[in-house]
Amino acid sequence: MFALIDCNNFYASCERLFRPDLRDKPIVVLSNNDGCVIARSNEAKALGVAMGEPFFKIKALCKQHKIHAFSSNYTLYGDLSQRVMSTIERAWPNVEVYSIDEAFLDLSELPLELVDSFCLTLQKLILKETGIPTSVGIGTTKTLAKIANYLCKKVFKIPVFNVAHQREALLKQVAVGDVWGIGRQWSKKLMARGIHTAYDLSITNAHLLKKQYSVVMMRTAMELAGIACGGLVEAEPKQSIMSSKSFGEMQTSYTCVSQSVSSHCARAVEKLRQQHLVAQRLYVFVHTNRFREDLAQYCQGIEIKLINPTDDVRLITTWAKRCLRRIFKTGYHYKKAGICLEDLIPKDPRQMDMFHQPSDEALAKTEQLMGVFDTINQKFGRSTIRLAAEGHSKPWDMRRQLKSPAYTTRWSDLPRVRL
DNA sequence: TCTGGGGTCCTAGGACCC
DNA sequence: TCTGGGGTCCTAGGACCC
Repeated sequence: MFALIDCNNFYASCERLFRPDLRDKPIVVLSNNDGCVIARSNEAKALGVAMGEPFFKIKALCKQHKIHAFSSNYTLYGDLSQRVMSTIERAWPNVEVYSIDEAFLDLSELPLELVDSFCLTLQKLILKETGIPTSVGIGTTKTLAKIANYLCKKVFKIPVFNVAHQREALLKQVAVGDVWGIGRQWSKKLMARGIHTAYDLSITNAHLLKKQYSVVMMRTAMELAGIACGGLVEAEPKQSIMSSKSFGEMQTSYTCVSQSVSSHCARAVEKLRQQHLVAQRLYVFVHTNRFREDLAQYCQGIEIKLINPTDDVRLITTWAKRCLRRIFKTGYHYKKAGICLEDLIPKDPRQMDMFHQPSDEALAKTEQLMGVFDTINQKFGRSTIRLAAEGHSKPWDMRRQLKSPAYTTRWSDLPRVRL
């Protein structure tokens, strides 16, 4: 038995947690730059706000219905996510944290008759300890647990649901495109073949599916039929780390784009070092605003192999700037830049280049310096100390006009309670 | 005016090996 | 006249997820 615990409207629930005045009110959370809607409360969904809708297109609707909009506040969501996950992990040992707002539980150790009540108790505990409402789907495979969770939210509107009891009848109610692992392209192809529901897929010959699509599709169909094709997955070290952002306003100068690339290097290296990894490849890219058909378009990226695997922000920034110099062309209105660190490997031991190996002394110095960077920035906040390459005024920085306070991670933002 | 960011896995095809 | 069998590694592109 597997359970999938999924936080309801997670970002919206986080925002509402410290704003009791917004309980039962429609709210939406926006992507970076206050661009698109990426989370909606049930009230906002009921008013017809679609997922991914550009904010500027629904501004009138928001005004009309007093929909409260927030810029995204990932520090807050990350912190509340950790609270939810640690509550779950204290209650049950076999947990896979699947995303910021979801966790799978392997409940094989639990007697079958206790599964449903255990999940209900846990759901209540999470709500009590963190204030975040969740839905729990239960099934004999992870895909079925996902389906059960979907039914919880979309069909039955209850906190816990076990799909094992009337699997076939329930699968007939789920469109094939709503199955975990079946996206837009595949669902189009399946429908064209007369496979419309999760049930249809579950009774399609698995080997035929593998031949015509891929092993992924085969596994999904088998899981729907109740044959588990995978258990909980251990957290693996990252294979790549990306940092990129649209600019608040389009940029034309090399200096500004270069400074933003340097900031991305700092952010990516920070993540890299937290995970004790080093990068062997570096990808740098820029592009213009694809929605501005009236402006000339340009989209370019470049990838290089780093001679020695590294986590030194100075080296990575130097190379990233060299890459940028090769792809940057004047005369364009740039909208976005970013970098990606790839081919990540553990820091120790790492294979160095035979002919250009840095001395042990140089490596130790780097480590000492980077350690000081990390310590200062952890203590006083990101980019308290940084390379001059990042610049200071940051004219490209993103818009976040509607951001809520860092209620749980900054002393000055702690909510005040009057008794 | 305005349209997100960050990941993973799989497959096919080409190049290479013995 | 006839032209093997069994592999690995790498990359690009496409699909998916949150």
